[in-house]
Amino acid sequence: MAKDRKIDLVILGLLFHEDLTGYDIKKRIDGGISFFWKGSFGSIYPALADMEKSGYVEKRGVQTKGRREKILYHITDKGIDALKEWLNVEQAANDLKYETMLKLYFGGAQDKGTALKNIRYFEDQVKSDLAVLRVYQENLKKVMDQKDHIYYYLTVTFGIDTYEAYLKWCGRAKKILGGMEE
Amino acid sequence: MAKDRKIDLVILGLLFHEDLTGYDIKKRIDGGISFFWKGSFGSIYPALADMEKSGYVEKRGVQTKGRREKILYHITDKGIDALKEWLNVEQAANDLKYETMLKLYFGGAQDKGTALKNIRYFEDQVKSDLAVLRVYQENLKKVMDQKDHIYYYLTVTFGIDTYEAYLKWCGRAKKILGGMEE
DNA sequence: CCGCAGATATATCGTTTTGATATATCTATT
DNA sequence: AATAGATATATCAAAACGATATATCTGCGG
Repeated sequence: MAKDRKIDLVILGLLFHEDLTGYDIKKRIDGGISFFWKGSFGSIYPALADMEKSGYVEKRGVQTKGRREKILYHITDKGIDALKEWLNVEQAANDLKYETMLKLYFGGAQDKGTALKNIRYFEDQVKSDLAVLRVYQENLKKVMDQKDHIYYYLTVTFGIDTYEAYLKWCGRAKKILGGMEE
Repeated sequence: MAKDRKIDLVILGLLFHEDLTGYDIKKRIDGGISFFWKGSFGSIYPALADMEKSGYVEKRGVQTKGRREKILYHITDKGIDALKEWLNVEQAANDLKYETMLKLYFGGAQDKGTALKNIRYFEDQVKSDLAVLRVYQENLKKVMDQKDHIYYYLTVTFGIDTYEAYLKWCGRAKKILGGMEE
């Protein structure tokens, strides 16, 4: 792989299953993988253009039924090799940025109520995200026997497990802060 | 706050407790808050220069004992206001990027062994990070009565809780993948 | 006491990513 | 027929990363 862009691997991974437009790719990223990865048009389109030039993907059926242009991308053998190479490298950067924790850490600069408010906001966020994941999980149980779905199932389970741990922590944090004299 | 830079708030939050050099700030970020926030020199130094110009921080005691320059930064009232304003806003972006989950999600492109290898690598990472956090927690228990430490304690607890959830998931994921026919 | 490795300290640069915006077409609804 | 919302591509300024350059200070072994 020439460049050191993570978005390239995300795109290749998605294209491995099916041909997609840039817009489709964005939808996939905002869908079932959004709780562990993000990506914007500003990185997707340039990456597609670059990878097309260097032969990792190719344009397929620039469909112009009617008038509107729509560019479907297809992964090449070179692209598949790059994807597999990345999967084989025993290394992974897991970058977490919890603004909630940052605010809590600096909590001493404000009153206890502010800290509690931020924890409650976090709790609400987590609860709604968790509800979405549980729906994914229910839908998956019906097709669990299909070979490829096991990997999707594992990531969804990961999300649910961590979100449940967050909620438990929220409960305890509220108790500790609540039972603390100002 | 003029610009929309998160690093500004991190710096202000750290400077609220004590005057620091850019290098000190980097050390603090790499220390007890590294598991929920990151920051590089490439963002710290430009942010300090900007914030000094706009009056959020000021240079203190450009110590030149001997010869070597060392710039200590001090938070101003304007800086404290900006920090408190941020803490009061009921909003927080928690951005998670787990390359491990990404690889697992695309696992269908490779064999089961590769997926297992990546889970084991993740497990090792988590175990060593968890050990560090437990040491932090032990040290904190001794000073838990001190008012400001409660916030630090809560963030450390959050890290431990989530890492423990990760480990439980790793165990189950290995079982599920292990008991799966290729 | 000299050498030298490693920590301290500031700073910059190219690359990647974000988040917002612009533009235009297609589709379903009222 | 109007129009709101989804589809689709693309670009740009701003933010952050990660690597590198430079230089000094400190402690340790030979």
